[in-house]
Amino acid sequence: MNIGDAAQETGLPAKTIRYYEEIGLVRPARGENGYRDFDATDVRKLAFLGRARSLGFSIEDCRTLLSLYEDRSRASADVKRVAAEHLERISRKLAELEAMRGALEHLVARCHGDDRPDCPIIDDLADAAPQPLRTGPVSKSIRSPK
Amino acid sequence: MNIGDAAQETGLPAKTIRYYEEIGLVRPARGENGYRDFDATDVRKLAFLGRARSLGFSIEDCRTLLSLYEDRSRASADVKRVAAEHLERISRKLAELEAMRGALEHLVARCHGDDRPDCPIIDDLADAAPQPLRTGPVSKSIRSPK
DNA sequence: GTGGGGCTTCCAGCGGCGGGAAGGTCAAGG
DNA sequence: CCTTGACCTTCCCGCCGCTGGAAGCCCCAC
Repeated sequence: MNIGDAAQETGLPAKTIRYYEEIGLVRPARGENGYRDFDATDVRKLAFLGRARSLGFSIEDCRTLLSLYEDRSRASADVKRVAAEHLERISRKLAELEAMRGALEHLVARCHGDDRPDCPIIDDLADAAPQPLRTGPVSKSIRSPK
Repeated sequence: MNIGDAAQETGLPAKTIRYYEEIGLVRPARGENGYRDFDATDVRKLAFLGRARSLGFSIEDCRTLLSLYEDRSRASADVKRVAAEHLERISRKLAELEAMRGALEHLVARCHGDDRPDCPIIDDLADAAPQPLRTGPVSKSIRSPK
């Protein structure tokens, strides 16, 4: 199975699949012509990766999860720990974004949005005494759909 | 005022300030020794940028907001539009993360997390019939604190 | 004069790919 | 048999918003 077919089957772009090979997440065979040759196991792994990524797991988490997936003697506790830590990160990110949303909603609501220059949003940014929040640099992404 | 003092005043790392100059967000004067020399206006702009960034605005949004900040004849509607669009992005990101959190919570709750290999999390990733969600690649960050 | 802090520039790297160039391969059609 | 065009290969650059580190000035206190 060529990369195009594997891409079709898994929904992953061919570029992504090549990248996953490059970083050692999959090791498809190679035909005599140099083309990658994906078997059913490769495709299962790719689909697994796609789903893990869609849940926001990092590539490194995916690597771990994939090795647990392939380890028939794994402890479910190991899997759970990875997932729980990820859940924790998501929750923190959510709290952060909710704080931003709250602040922005407040500002947007108070701005009349007409052709006059007077603007509470700019005022707040220019001198942020009112709104606290600002608790440091913003955290890393989780990623999202195109 | 040297960059270190400007950093202290604004809470931004010196590296970040240099970067902001590089991309044209601020234009501090230079002393004879080649050192950057920040005046009160520069510092105000940097603080403005820091607050805008902490609300998750992109650098390009910040550039726009900064120009509106400096434009005394701006229309508050222009500011509001930028903020409202950003709010919309945040809300979409929130919805995405909430979906992830929901799915992860469900999975984590169902995994007993002991030393047996049986694991609903792995099962789900291996064959995701149960949970829908998966609506495409994950979106770009907003950023968050260190 | 010497030590230690600041400051400067430049380059590399993060994550997770995507775009595009330059070239090899394959199957179908003329 | 030759061409076309779809596929495949590798390679390198770019994205965002910094951050770290190296190499080399500059300035002040002792």
